[in-house]
Amino acid sequence: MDYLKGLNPPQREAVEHTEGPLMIIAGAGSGKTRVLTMRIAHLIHAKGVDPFQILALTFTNKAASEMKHRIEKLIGLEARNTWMGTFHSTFAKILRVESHLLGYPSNFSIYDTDDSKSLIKAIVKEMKLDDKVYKPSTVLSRISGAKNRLISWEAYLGNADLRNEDALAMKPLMGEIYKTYQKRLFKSGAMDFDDLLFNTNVLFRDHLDVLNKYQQRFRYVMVDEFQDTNLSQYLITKKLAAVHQNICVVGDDAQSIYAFRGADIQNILNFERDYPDLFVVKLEQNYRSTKNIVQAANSIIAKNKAQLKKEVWTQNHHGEQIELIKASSDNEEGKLVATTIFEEKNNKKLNNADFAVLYRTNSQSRAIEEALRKMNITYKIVGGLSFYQRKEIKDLMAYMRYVVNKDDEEAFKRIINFPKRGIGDSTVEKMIVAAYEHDIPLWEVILNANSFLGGRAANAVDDFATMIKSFGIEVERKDAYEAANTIAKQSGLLKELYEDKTIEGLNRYENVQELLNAIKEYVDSPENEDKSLGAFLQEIALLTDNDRDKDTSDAVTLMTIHSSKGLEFKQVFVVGMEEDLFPSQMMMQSREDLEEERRLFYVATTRAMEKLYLTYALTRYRFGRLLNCEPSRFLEEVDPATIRVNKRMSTALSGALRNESVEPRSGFIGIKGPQVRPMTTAKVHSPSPDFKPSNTNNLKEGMLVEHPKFGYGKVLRIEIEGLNRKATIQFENFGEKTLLLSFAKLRIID
DNA sequence: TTAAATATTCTTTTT
DNA sequence: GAATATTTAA
Repeated sequence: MDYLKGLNPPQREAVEHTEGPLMIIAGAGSGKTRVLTMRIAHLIHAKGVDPFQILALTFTNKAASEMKHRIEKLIGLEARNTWMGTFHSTFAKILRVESHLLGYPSNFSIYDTDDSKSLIKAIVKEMKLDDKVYKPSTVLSRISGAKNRLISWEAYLGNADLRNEDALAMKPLMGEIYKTYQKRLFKSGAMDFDDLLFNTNVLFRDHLDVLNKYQQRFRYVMVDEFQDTNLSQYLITKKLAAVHQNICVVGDDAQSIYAFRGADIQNILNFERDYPDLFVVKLEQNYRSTKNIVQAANSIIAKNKAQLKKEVWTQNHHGEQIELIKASSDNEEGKLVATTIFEEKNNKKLNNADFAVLYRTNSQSRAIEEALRKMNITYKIVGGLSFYQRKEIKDLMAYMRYVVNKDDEEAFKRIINFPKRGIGDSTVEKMIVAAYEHDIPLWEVILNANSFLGGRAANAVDDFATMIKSFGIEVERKDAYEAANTIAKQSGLLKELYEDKTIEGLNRYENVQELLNAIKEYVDSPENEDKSLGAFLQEIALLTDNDRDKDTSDAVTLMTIHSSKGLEFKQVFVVGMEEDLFPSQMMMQSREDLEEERRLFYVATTRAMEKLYLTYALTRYRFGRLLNCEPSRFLEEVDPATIRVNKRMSTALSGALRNESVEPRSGFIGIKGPQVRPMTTAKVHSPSPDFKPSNTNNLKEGMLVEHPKFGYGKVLRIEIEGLNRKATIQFENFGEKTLLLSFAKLRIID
């Protein structure tokens, strides 16, 4: 095969080893995607495997479609029949076909994180629990963690260890919430993201004939980004490959950055145990980056204890050194990034698209955006507040979802009184209570509003029911686009938005139009056979913002490090290299957490091909407050031979900024709507030198203390919450604050 | 019931 | 700073 010629020996080995279990350990920039696509092409072309029998699982839709295109380029349209997709979309498709076996309707809704949180919030409220203790996000991540380890609510309630953990965390009813949550999902005919995988496992466990069907169908199974699989995903692939044993996984333990989502590096180690005749290939030559960048990345990851042996090297030139840029504030950081991009573009004749700015948290994009806009540099933001999370989009989608699945409680709550039709919270509550008391679906209550509600409310609900019924007929008779159009118009949604002539209102209107366009595109595409609204909804539920077509015009890319995985740019800025921001303070509970942050840093640095910049700011606005920052410990961990300190903050600028940070800020900031919010009037305290993290036991009530930012204060009380010790302190200038003692830096005065 | 005013909370990453 | 929650007025 001539297409094998460009491969180095280990790459070639990986492509040609088609039978039996194979693990490819692929270092950053080692041509992983190339090997994977070649391997699939090789299977089809050289081995005569039917594309229909190949399953390739990825973590993002983007990665899947990218691979599909590359294979099509290699071997033509034949490749269309390979099944490529994310874990979630692939098994959602299978579940649509088989869901009746689990008692779910085939048009089940898929709840996104917002829906799940909203449901949990409702449950916590109904159980009359404190929503400060049982925060929806905390509860959801606990439930999600259980599901990812295949622990059902029954098993959860019966598990002494888990219950003990909950009791220690002062959240003893976690299991009860899990149970109710699951029952409510079932009643709503809905699955959350984790259920898609969990229920696939249940399906394969309880229906061996179904499992066998898919085992026969998928003779070759491939998993990309294997280091990011959780137990639930691992077991699915293991079951699928059990008959033919043709399983190929590709991963890099150094790039595992999704532990918070249940990803388990252990899967890589287990893999060797599960398949004794496993063939392992290591791809260690980096084709992407300069020697300096590879050396720097290696020096960081070497600090980690938990890792597989691997030596990434490159034949590329040394290239330029890494540039360390120090700024006095996040705004100046933005300016320095923008001016550097401007200069480099001119000096080296580069395009905007050759640059990427990577950050740890989405909120850091603001300052960078402002600076780029001022310098007239086109940029695009990947991720962040997703298109599909916008209120107007969720509203229209909720209408569509509800028409397709009338049990969907979350969709119902969204649309019942939007646009306003005189059905208030109390009416909604009455209906939900009625549904529970009589143990009937909510839709029954709506159809018989007269028997449950007073005249005025009943009439409004009747109108609502008539509208939904007419939409139902529409959906049955017409394709997704026509149905969606009717729904948008007749629900009053479009009218509501059209009448809003503010800039945001226009934007919202355009967004809805964009969604309608997307539906039109879906209907017009010959690839989609089923053109019903239901089919479109299942397609879209698992899309993320990163999958949407962005205008391909030349733009600088701004994104989080997490969403940068798999991409490469000539020049990369990693911004916000400050202690507590990166590594993230929230994340750092243990050594393992620090190691994951380090892997994140490794991922960030290895995106760069020619030049890498690390930038940090000494002060940064967070939560509307100006905070002092220290440089990240990671800056010290990078091999100093690869770094050069070049840019300095200009004296004029730093002077101005110093003023900004020292001057007492008072008065008013931007007027937004009617709410005029006064800025903090407190003086910025100039701290004394020696502050220590005060996780000491010698802090007592009544003591006087000094805090580097809040100044002097008196300890009012100390409380112990779970494993945390907190102190409430009355500060002279800032009022009462409650600080977590393990983090707060205090100096005890007496 | 609804809209506006005011208060509070949340700031980690994603399918 | 922005999103959400709660209170108040109409």
